[in-house]
Amino acid sequence: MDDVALEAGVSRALVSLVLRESPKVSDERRARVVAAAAKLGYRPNAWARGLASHRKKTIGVLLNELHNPFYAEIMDGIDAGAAEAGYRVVLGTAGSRPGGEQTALDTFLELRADGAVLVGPRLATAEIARAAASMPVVVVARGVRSKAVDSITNDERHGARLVVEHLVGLGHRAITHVDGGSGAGAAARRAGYEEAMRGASLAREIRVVAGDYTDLAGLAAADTILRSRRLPTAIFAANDLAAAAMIDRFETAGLSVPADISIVGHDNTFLAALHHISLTTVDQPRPEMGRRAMALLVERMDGVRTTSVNVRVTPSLVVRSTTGPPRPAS
Amino acid sequence: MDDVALEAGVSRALVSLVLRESPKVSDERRARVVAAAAKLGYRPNAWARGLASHRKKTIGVLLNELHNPFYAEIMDGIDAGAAEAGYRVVLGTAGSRPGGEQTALDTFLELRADGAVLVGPRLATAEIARAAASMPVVVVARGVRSKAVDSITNDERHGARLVVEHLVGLGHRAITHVDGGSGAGAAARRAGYEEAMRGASLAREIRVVAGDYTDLAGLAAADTILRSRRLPTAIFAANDLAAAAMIDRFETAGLSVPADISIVGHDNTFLAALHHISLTTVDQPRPEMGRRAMALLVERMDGVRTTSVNVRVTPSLVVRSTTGPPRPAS
DNA sequence: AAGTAGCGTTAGAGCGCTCTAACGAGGAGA
DNA sequence: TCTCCTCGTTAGAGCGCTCTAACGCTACTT
Repeated sequence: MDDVALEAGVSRALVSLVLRESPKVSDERRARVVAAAAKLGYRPNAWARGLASHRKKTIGVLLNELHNPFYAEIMDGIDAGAAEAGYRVVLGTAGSRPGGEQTALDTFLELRADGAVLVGPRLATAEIARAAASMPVVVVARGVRSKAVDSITNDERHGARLVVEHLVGLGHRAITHVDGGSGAGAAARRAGYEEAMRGASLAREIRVVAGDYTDLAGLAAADTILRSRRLPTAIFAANDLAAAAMIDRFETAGLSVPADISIVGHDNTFLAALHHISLTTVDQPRPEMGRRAMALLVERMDGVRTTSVNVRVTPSLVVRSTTGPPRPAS
Repeated sequence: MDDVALEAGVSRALVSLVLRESPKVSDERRARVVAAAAKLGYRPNAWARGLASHRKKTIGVLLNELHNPFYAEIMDGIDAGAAEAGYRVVLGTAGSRPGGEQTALDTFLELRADGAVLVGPRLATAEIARAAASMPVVVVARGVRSKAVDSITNDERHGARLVVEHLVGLGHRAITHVDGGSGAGAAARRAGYEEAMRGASLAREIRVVAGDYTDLAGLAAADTILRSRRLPTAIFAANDLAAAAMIDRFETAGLSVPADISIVGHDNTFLAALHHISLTTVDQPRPEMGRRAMALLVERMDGVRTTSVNVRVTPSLVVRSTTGPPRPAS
């Protein structure tokens, strides 16, 4: 920086002002400084700047797992939001290391990050609250009861209701839910299903088959359903993977989808969009969740808001080819 | 830090030594300092440390796109390697921003990152080489002709050879390749196929149908093949997605896989592993690619090596249920 | 003419660490 | 006993910036 100042024939402080795009520098000097910096190939040192200014322009993002597309897409949104707001992203993941999440959080604290986004953290709420004492924290895809922390969650009940209403609208009554066991959001999804069924005066048709978020669970559930006394006319599966497996099993058993049985998935993964699956499914706006998380964080970092906010993102139904009216009773 | 020194009754320099885990501190004083730091909830300031020590313990990772599971899994490996070696990861992506990759690279340079990993960069080689003048750089999933840069690529030819040899071993001769057009690695994959066919004395059976990495391309290619004079007994598709689409189309046309036609995919994505697809496919060791990238970077950062290395990772064949012996000529 | 305001510019004191060189206290060797 | 080492400890000068307060200058007022 001294070199640039020398080259431009001004003081170091003036160079600093130019680099910070201060308005109170004359155009002539600004040009001289810019030219000198370019000539010398000067690049400001982010560490010195961070130390001196306390403005780090850095946020930490803790990701549960990266290879899970669900989280990766949320990350995508966070990343876009961060780039837009001019923040660097320091990534932390737990991997399979024990205490990995805590380590990542500690890193953020040592970095004096301007804020942190925790995506699907498994950390104890107390730990999160402790971190939130040092910097703004937004939690995504998990509700956190703490007034120091903002959160973004998906409205699982609403999604389930959309599914049931769609199927009821097509004329279905015997709608079975294959649930996601103890997976994230599964309980709320199941509750939403039951609530919606009651809302449609179909309380007596409520049927839940145990499952989880795998294709094997889907196969097992399909078998269970095939063996049952009376076949449902529609199924709301825990997720797309299970739904795809079920379609496969039903078609093997000689049933036609959706003529004999309608199937709805959940998550609108790339699988659902595949041409030869073309699954009706519930979409969670993942990139948007990431973007909104960043937006909340920016509000906090700018000090615009100090009260906690819990955003509930609204999922939507994507109707494709696996749902249709039930076969008229013969 | 001064507070900790005061609390422990030692000098600030000694506190610094303890925090850096220097061996030349007596156990008694070390304990005192540790206790004092814990009592005061002291956390070292990474920015000050980075500025003073020039050891940043930070690497930049530029990711082409995060929502592509292929890159996400590589990232997974990088992240694991970085955590192990004690480096923080600053993530940069281009998003859809023009010049986004360059911006990310500039950020790494301003951060004086200890090194950078570029995953599938679209940047010009010259730009990469320029960055490599300031810090060690490893490029993943793209070959780079520069002796200042290390790279990790997949041995596409080897993968193609494995496929052809597997099929030939089953008794196939008429093996068609549906290629990936101008996609990453497609040219090498196609060349590998042709080479392997010639190696098996099947030069006259070489047939390449144009495609790309989408399911629609798979459908189109399947149609092209179905209309052809003589049906191949086996197909090597550009990737799993195209392969899955082709299976669907062939079965719709009344063909049975693998009895009538064997199909091999590429990438061993989660799709291939799906129970009802169970696709024979070529696996690229993605997390390993990430890990090795980190390993190469660490070597450079430690100054252990100054000559450039180009690692070619070896793919493997995952045999599942879509390949079998051809139907005996009737 | 002197005073005042406003502007661009600058000196210099930090920011919170690291690290070199110097220091003092014991113990070994002469 | 004195010197020389070794070892744990410390003083203090940076690291490369930011930022406050002060500065000199021109322009305007009275």
